[in-house]
Amino acid sequence: MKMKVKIKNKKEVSPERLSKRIKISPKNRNGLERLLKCQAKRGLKYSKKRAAIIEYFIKADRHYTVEQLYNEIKEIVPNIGYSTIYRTLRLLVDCGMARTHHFGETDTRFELVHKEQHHDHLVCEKCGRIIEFTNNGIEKFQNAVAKEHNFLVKNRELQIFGVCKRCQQRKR
Amino acid sequence: MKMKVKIKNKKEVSPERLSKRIKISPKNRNGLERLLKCQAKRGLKYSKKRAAIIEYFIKADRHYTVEQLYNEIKEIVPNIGYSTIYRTLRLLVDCGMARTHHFGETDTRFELVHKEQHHDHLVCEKCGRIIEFTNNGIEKFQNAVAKEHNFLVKNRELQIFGVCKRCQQRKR
DNA sequence: ATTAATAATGAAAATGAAAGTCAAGATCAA
DNA sequence: TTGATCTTGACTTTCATTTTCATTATTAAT
Repeated sequence: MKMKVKIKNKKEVSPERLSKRIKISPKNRNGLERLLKCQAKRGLKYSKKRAAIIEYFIKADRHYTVEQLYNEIKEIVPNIGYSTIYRTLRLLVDCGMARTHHFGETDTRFELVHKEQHHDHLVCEKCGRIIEFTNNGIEKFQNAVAKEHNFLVKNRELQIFGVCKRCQQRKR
Repeated sequence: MKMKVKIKNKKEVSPERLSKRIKISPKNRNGLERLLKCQAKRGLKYSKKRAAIIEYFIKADRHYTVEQLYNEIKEIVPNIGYSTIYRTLRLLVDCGMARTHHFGETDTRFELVHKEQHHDHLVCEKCGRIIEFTNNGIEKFQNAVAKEHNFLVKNRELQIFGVCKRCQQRKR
């Protein structure tokens, strides 16, 4: 008779092995570690397609919609399904390797998490370009407001909408 | 034979008449004016249900999802349809009497526009409360960032997520 | 290398919010 | 009161996202 083995005692997948398979630049190493831990904890297996998506997403380092990423990935990995993109991005978000935004659009945008500091976004309403910026001034401001309201800050999201330099130049 | 009358030459609906029907506090008078102009421009007619929704929305002055507003309105106006809520809120947004937000949720939230100054939001992740605040400091900051990037600012949206005073007090 | 267990995949169906359609009812100027 | 036209609720449609499921791939243990 067989014992039912519960999902609890999963063995950790060797990080060395997987990091050999997913080619990642050093600066994303810690992100990858998190991913591997996350995979191990859930008993996920390695998969070529997932690895390809993750590699691509990390290298491109842009603010992708699922559709955009799908269109670019399918050139590299034929037969890739829409759901796999969705699933992989969700995995990255759950592992803390990605983050979502809604820049006034209907589609969700996914952004790689690899910077130490918090950053915010300038969103061009003409061309859709997204420019990241950091500014320490806002921290002070934010803390002042929070204090005033006895509010415990966990996170913030600031978008500045407008017209980027390039779109201003090429008038109309 | 009949001439096709184009939507162009609509007569303006008398504001006095309509403002008698939609009961509004003085501070929302200018919002209402805008709505009436908007109605007139589009040749919209008066309707009890729309008026009821608008009155309710203005009086409550909260950040409603369509679902919330629907649930509350249907107690007052039986038989009200979901679509009517959607349509009315869209009308308010088009007229500039309301504004939408996405506070990290899937549902859109609608907020009454009646304050002169731009304001931002503290969003409590425990109870969902939304606290408005204004702070002039951020303007300077915003303008500095924009200048740095030669970015023409049209609008901004800042949310600070965390735990509100009340939720901090009633621990766990 | 083979196998047995189980995760990953793509296609298709399901879901959920938001928008559109339409026949019946309401409003308005004349 | 009337005729033109707007509004409504119920229904359908759309679109992004999630789930389902039968098939394929990966893994650890043989």
